[in-house]
Amino acid sequence: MSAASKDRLRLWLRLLRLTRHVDAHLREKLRAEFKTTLPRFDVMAALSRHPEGLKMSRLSGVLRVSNGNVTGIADRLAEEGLVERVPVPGDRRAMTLRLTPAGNAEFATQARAHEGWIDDMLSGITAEDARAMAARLIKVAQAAENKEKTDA
Amino acid sequence: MSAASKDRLRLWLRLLRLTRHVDAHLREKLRAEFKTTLPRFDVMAALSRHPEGLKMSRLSGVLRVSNGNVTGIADRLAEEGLVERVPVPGDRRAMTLRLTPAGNAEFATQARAHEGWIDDMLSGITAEDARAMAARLIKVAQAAENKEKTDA
DNA sequence: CCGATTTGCTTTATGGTTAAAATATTTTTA
DNA sequence: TAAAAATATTTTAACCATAAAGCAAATCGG
Repeated sequence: MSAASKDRLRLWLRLLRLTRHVDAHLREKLRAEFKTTLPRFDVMAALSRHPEGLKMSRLSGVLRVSNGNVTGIADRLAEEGLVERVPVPGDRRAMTLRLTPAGNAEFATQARAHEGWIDDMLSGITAEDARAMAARLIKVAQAAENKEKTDA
Repeated sequence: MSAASKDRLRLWLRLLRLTRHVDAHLREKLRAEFKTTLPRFDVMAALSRHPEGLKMSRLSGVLRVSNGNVTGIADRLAEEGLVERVPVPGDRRAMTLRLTPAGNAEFATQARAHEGWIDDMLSGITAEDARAMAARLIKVAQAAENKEKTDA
């Protein structure tokens, strides 16, 4: 293994460790303060960006998870009255999922807290550092994605 | 929300997106090429670094997962003869988990491939960039961890 | 010693995750 | 238009993950 490979491997482990750390913290906060989970939050966040609602398949596409996955989360959110399934006119197979007014209000509260938690955890980083890191990460992501394409 | 907060939030989303992307790729490769999973790989990796084996509680500590979690993964790996539970002399409650010779050989193969996949995905990054990013990430992680301590 | 507590691990209940199969409906095509 | 293919979603089986409860063995305090 080349020296560069070792450096890349180390970078990946760092990346993973930090992400898992922050991720775990966010899940814990969501659980403790709102009795909810990150997947549920993610679904509500996606719906929040689409007030008219999203078809199930569109939603699973946006979140990059399987469609069966979204079914279960939607079921539980619907049980609590936070989202609702609306038939799609002209296609009896499809369903649009959207936030209820209660879901909308609940998400607004959660989203505010969520932003605060992240800002808090990363408060040791200056705006300039944050921007520089983000820019680098974009380059890394592009490298990874291009790699996949050229391999295919 | 301040401008700095926005930059930090953006950084977090970038970080999460890249990590999830690479993570998903690794899981898919492990599944397709070795019919295994990342949690199983992680357990075997930890055991590989401790040839004498690890007590269950130690293992869940190292991996930062719940002890019930490790029980299930160990069960499945043991069924395939990749790991074995060895009683701890002098403490009839405890069990040491360790790789079998077959498990050791299998992990060596998987680990080689694993390194290759990561190197491949991140091959667009120079060694210098990788080191610079890793250094920054350490700073970020320290900031996040210190934050928790001062909050507690 | 012996009751109480702690420790090490497993079990249970709940939820997230996927791939693959199943169901229902729509679209295509012969 | 009838059969075939494609599409939208749900269901199922298997695994991962946690918190909380349970069980057995070790340790501690009197």
